[in-house]
Parts: sequence; structure tokens; C-alpha cells
Amino acid sequence: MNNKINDLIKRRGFIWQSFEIYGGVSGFVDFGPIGLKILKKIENKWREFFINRHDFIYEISTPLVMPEIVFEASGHLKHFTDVIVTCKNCGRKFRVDNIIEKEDVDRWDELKIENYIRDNKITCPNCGGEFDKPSKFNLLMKTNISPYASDIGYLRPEAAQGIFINFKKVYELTGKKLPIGIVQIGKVDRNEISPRKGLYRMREFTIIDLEIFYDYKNPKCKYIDEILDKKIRILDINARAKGVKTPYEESIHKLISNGIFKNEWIAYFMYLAQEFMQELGVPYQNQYFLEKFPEERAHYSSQTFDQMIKVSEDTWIEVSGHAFRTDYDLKNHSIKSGVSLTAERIEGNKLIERFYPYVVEPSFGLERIFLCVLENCMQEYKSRIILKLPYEIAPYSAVIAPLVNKDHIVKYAHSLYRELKEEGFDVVFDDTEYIGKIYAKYDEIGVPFCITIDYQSINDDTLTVRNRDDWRQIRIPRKLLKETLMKLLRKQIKFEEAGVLLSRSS
RNA sequence: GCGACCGUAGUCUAGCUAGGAAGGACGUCGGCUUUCCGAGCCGAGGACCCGGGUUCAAAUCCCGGCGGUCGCACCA
Repeated sequence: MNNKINDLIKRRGFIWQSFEIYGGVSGFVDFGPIGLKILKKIENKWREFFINRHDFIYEISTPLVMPEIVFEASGHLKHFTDVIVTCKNCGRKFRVDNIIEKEDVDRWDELKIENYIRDNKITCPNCGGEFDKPSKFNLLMKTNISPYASDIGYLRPEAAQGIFINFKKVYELTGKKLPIGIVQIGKVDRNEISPRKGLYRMREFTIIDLEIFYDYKNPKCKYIDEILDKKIRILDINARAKGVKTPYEESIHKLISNGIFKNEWIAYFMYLAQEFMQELGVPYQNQYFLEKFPEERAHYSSQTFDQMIKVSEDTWIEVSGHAFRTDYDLKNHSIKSGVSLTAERIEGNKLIERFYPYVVEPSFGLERIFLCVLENCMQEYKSRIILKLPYEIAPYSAVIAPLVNKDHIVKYAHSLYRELKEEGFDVVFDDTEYIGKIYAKYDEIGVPFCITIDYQSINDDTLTVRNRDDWRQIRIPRKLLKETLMKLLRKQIKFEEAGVLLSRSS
């Protein structure tokens, strides 16, 4: 990916490899102070964007470790653990169920598979070569829940299961209404075979799983009308099957009437996801939705679109997946647990039926969003880096800096800093260096404004505000600072109109 | 997981071919200086990925591990 971003991330300590002093373990990263502030602000922005604008989405939190039975029900034990064999000659790997056509092969252990392959002289379908010993890969991370080895637990590979098993409780707590959205934001673990490329493929990351439960007999999305004229960029499977490689642009309305979506909810949240990434600074042209072929989809999904974001000239990465999970999960957990995870259809005063709602799942990888945002917000100006983060996700709203390291100037600046902090502004104080360095440093980590205190401030209680994106400065009275800063951060006022524009600049 | 290449302060790097006191730049910390864009001067702290082998002597050569990049495979 972008070397300059990598360099910046390292230099400023946004993130680093976990367990570094012990040599590191691939697939895990630690977030440093600045990186974490940005990450958390993106997370909060997500809440604001997706939860607060609706009245039917609720957030919950459930454990990371889950008992084995949950994943028996969800299908993850079966579909997440594959035994594979490798051809000694050509090196190709095959899933055992593709090589041995016996229906119970999923339950065989490696020894039985090895014996079967030898006894039946099964060879590589590609080159006819001999197979090596079978090996297992287990994408679920295993642990024990009690001192007894028989109580197996797994770290969750998605936050969704915690939502499905609690569907009925939340549904009842919130007034038995459909549609209902339940979201969980938290860490998940997957034993990736070869994690690579820093934040792109990790063994532990933060997932945002939003499950929208709706009545399949009333599939209308009540928000769809608001966005029918809006457009998205998309590459659906029909187009892909014809060999089309570039996404096309189309209105939601047209896509729906063309039958691209299996339901309106998936379309609605795809559009919101696109708008969300736009608000985080990723332009429309750097996004599209890629529909997955059936064989590319997860076992629970009947339709999947991945939201692709451009991070460099030839690299697009998935930041969200939009899956139509139907009633797969609720049904399977109901069967396994004996508890019926159903909604009720009531007409008049009578309970007509209990049914499994259908589920649409928008699911986001928080660290990937972080990565895409950094890649898209980084700009260079006069051989310096400016991280043009949207104000809401900048690590600080402003830095307060004395222009020179003189006691009375520093004191004045520091008291201003205290005052802003007490008012709730997320600001930082920095008197450590020459002013040019301060500008450069905070441009690089995306802080939108720099408030400097100079000799004039002492005399007339004015100060300067410097704009990260174009390096212009205004001078304003100290008493107007809080109000002006608030307006600037909310983009309620143009920078040059917020105070007296200074001509000095280079 | 396989193959190729790689691993020196926080970061970038010199030194490795040909074994002999590990050097620089930026950043960090302290001091001086400085009225606006990584400025200047002085000073300080900070590194050979880990383990084993060869050798009088290993950052350097050899083996193993860990990690990284790229390619293949994998990616619910």
C-alpha cells in the first residue's frame, strides 16, 4: 500500500505490531495514542450516523468467548474448519470434501482421511501426484471455558452470533416491533492462515455487525423512498458473469426494478454505507459494491455485496460486507437451543403466527475503515504531509501553542488550553518546539486548527488560528474563540470570515 | 503453509561481498536562541530480531526460530 502512509503510521505511532519485544506475532496490532483516538472517533461517528438517525436500532454487548454449541448451531464449526490435503508434486491444496466423495467426510479425523486416501489410491486431480498428510486449518480460535478440557470455547469470529442468540430478549425489551436493528461493536478473532499487509488482514480486529430483522411478509424498507434517486457504483454478478470488470453507476430505484437486490433493506444500508465513507473523506469515485458469486459467499448468506474502497492506484479493499442472512441463524439457534427465536404476528388482538424474521446484515471492519480513511485523506503540500481528516474524526480539534518559549506567553497559552478543555473541547497543548515544527507535526496527524499565542496576545487579548488545509491564519479576540472554534468545527462559518485574515504566510 | 528476498536506536540508513572498538541523518529529552511553517548552536539518551554453531575474534560466515515484503495457495 501507500508507503508514505505506512511511514507516517510508524513514525507517529498510530499503530505498531503487537508483542514486539517478544519478536511479534503476525496478525495482531496495537494502537498507540493518536491512532486509537482516530479509531474511536470513527467508531463514534458510525454510531451517530447509523444509530442516531434511526429509531429502531439498538446496541448491545456480549462476550468474546462463546461455548462450542453456539458455533455448532451457527454452522461455523462445520464451515470454518477445513481439512485440506496438499499435492506433493504440484503443491495444490484441496479441501478434503472435494477429494473424497463420502457424505460424512466432514466428521473424519486426519488419520482416517490419510488411510482412506492411501487405501483408495486417491491422487491429485490436477497432476495425478501423490498427496501429503492431511492438515487442518481452523479459523476459529479455540480455548477452554473452565478447568475441564471438555468445556470447549471459541473466540467469536463475528459479533453477529451474540446478537442472534439475544434476538428474542431485545425484541421483547423494545416493544416487539419489526423492523428492529441490533448492533454490536467489538473485537473478533479469526485464525487467518497468512495475515498480511498490516491492518488489512488481521487475526484480531474490531467488527461492527448490524443485524436488521424484518418481517418477510412485509419487506418494505420504510426509508427507501428517501434514497430512490440516489446512485451507487456497483458490479453485480450478472455483469461479472459476462466478464465485466468495471463497476457501473445506477440509481437505487433502477437497481431495485432491475431485480439486483433480494430486498430493499440491503439496498438501503448499502447506500448509507457509501454515504458514510464519503463523510469520512472517501470520494464516491473511490468506492463501489461488488456482488459475490454464490461460491464466494459465506455459508449463511443468500446474497452478498462487498463495499470496495480504493486505497492506491491498483488496490481496492473491502470495508464492509452486506449479506442477506435470511432466517438461517435464528432458525438454527432455535433448533439447537429449543428456544424459539421468533417474532409475533398480531392482527387485532390475536396472535396469528410466530415466525422467523429475515435478516440483512451490514458488517464493517473498523480497522479497515481507518486504513481507507487515512489513505484517502493524505495529501502532500510543499513536500509535507497533511492528513485532511474530517474534523469529527481528527485526533484533536485544535492544538494550542505559544509562538515562542517565553514564560508569560507559555502561561497565557496554557491557561487558554485549560479553559478550552474545561469547556469540553478536545484540544492539546504543545510548547515543545519551534512553531514551524508544531505546524508540521499537527498537520501530519490531522489536527484541523492551530491556535497560537504571540506577544500581541498579551497586549490585546487576541490570538491566531491557523487552518490545517491551506495554512491561512486569522486573528480573533480571545473572548470569541470558543464560539468561533465551535462554528469552524461544525462548518457553520467559512474560515476567512471567522476573523481577520492575516496576509503573512509563505 | 510453500518459494524468493530481507531484518542495525522511535524512524531512515552506513558497515556485511573480504570477520577485528557500530557511524550518520531525522525525531526524542535538556539548555541557548527565535514574532509564524520540520530554522540555528551546544549537550544527552538510544540499536546489530532471537537462539545455537564456526572462530583467538561474528552486525558480518553457517544452521534453526520469529518477524516483514513479494509471488503462489488460502480468505467462512
